[in-house]
Amino acid sequence: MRLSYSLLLGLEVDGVLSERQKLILSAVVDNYIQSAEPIGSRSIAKRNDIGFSPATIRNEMADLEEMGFLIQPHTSAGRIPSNKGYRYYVDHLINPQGIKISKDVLNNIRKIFTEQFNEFEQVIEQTATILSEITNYTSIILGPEIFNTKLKHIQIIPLADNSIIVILVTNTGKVEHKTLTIPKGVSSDEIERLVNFLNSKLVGVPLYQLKSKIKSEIYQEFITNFNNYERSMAIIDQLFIDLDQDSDNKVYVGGATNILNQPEFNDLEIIKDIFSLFERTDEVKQLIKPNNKGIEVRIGTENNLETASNCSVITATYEVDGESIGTIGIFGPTRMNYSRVIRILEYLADDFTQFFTRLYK
Amino acid sequence: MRLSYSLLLGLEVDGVLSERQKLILSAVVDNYIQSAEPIGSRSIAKRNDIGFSPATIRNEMADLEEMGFLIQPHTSAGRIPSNKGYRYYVDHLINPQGIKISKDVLNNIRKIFTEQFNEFEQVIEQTATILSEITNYTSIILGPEIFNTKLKHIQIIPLADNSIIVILVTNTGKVEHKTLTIPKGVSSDEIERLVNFLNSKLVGVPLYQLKSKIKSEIYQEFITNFNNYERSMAIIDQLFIDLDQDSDNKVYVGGATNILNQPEFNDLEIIKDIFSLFERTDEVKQLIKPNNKGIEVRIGTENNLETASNCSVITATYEVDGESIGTIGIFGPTRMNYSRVIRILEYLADDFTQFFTRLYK
DNA sequence: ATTAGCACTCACTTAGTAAGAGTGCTAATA
DNA sequence: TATTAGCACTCTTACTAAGTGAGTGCTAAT
Repeated sequence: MRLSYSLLLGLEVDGVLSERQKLILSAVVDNYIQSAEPIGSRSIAKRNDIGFSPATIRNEMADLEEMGFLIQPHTSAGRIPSNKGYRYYVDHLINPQGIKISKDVLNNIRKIFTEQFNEFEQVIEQTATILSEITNYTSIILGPEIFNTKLKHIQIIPLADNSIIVILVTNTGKVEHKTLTIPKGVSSDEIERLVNFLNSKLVGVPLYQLKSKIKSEIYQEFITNFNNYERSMAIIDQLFIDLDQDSDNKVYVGGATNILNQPEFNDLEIIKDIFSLFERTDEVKQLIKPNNKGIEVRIGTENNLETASNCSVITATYEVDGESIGTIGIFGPTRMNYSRVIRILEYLADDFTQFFTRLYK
Repeated sequence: MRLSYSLLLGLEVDGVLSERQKLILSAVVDNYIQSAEPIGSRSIAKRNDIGFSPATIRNEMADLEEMGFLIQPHTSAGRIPSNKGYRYYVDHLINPQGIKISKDVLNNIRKIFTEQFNEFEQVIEQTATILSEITNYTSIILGPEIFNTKLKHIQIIPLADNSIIVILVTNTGKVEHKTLTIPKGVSSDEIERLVNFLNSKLVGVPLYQLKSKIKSEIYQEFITNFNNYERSMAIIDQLFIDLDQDSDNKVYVGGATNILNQPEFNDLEIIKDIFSLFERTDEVKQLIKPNNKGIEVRIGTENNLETASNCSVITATYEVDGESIGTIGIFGPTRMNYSRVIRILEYLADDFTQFFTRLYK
């Protein structure tokens, strides 16, 4: 009776597969990514780069299943990759750098950055759209992070008797504007003095530090400089009240409907779950927030999100001065074309880094 | 042999139905709106406000079908309203003013406007969300129209050596900002002079007139006032290039996933069509752009949009000084709770009008 | 004018059957 | 010993047939 080769050889250590097993795992994943159908031994044997009979492949597949890399949906079906299988595939079997991205696609990407108007929100929106078009998955982009964003300027424009528009400009080119209602009896002179004071004190401070800085350093000086300081403090509190929440870096989702073209999502309940996930911005942020700089791949349950348990997320960070300031992500089924998406995100993150660096300098 | 009552009586004129026919049509529509199932004569007869036997009702229904108000999905099914039936129902059989909106719902609406921060984009976003929640349909809101928006102020903030942020503030409180790259060799002095000049000339001009005004009046004075006028003109052209397109009044969509809860949209192809429609902003705008002030109901094919041919759109305009400046809309199946939605939109449009009027004055 | 009665239609459900893809095991082979 | 051919077995999918039930239209009675 035949025993599992790898068990016999003591090779069941995670991550160590024979060359033939790698070849077969790779074939299964490649094929499944392309067809979305379970693949059987005969089909694999037909691939010209494999010189074994279906029977041999069946044996190896049984082993790979035993080790948890493959799954059999039902007895008489072929095999599909498990999450562990995808993980191994991504970690050991692909080489994104070897992927050729077509000229057309590259041109599409470049086009984004050569537009006359470089308002960065437009750039991000357009990127979200184009990225979803060239990948056929859903793109999710996290705007420049407040964490690395510093206040550059405060500006005030009176709008009417008792309301003003306050404009906060940051070093990344982001412009925040709010309409404030001011208490009766506050003169425009007083407002102007206040703004000048704030400008002199707060320019250059990272947004997320603004409130603590105000509390620790500004209030004191305030009391000595402004006779009616309580009123002014109320205005300031209004001004910065929701600035340090990271609800501030916007999420841009593009091509959500691409999900609908994936055969694994032809179930209405699943669709409902995913689309309503997209409407819950906070969860989307959690989903694509990376742990480190560079490319990151989270497969299925690694997303820690029930709804996305058979989805994968690939993210790339973009940077200014070596500091990651935002994330570009792709959301799709675990059955995703990992190498191509990784390659495209590498390109794009690079372009984003250049773009924001140019904007910043 | 029995002939159609209305034909016998010469009453087949559009819009003229006997009281009993109205009662039955009304019953069919009401019931279908609630259940999404075709309704038969027996069920209608059971309703306590109708004192006729199923047979009589069957006869009337056959007449209503002949006249095009009802449809029979197949021989042995009950009847459902046709688009013409819905139209008659909306025009003659409902009385939205009589609808009571629950305190909870009203409070939800009021809450939107009592938030501290009245930045209007936030207000609209929140409205889109809440409106979709209280109606269980999809809400589409068209932001204040550029058409009635005038330039209030131009402001410049230098961002880096060769780029500036230009901020355009409008009378509705809208703030447009763009990052511009300026040609080498243009001094900040020159920019400032330019801005002062533009401010003195263009404040108060409706945005959609900006370009023509520049062409007709400004360029001339320009040539006399600025020695290097060609360069300045290039900057101005950059500045206003996409302002007069109405791509400018943003569309806000809320609760798109509510579509998925409607039984008539349990087909993946339809879902795909509708969601990708939502991603095509321009078409969405077309869809909810009203022809007149006030409430407007477009049923099914009246939308002139294949994809939305079994959807209805109800819109309400909001105004400042009697001028309509934007639209609040509800998108749902033709089988929509018209009276309730109309009532809610009336409330909301009123609040919007008040809100923007307050902002404007 | 209205209604009871009845034959008829048609979608929907359930059960049963046949086809096909793929497997695992055994025995033969290099 | 590693590989492969052969074969019985499993399980999904597609298809067909029969049965059910809701609702109709027509006829005849009230």
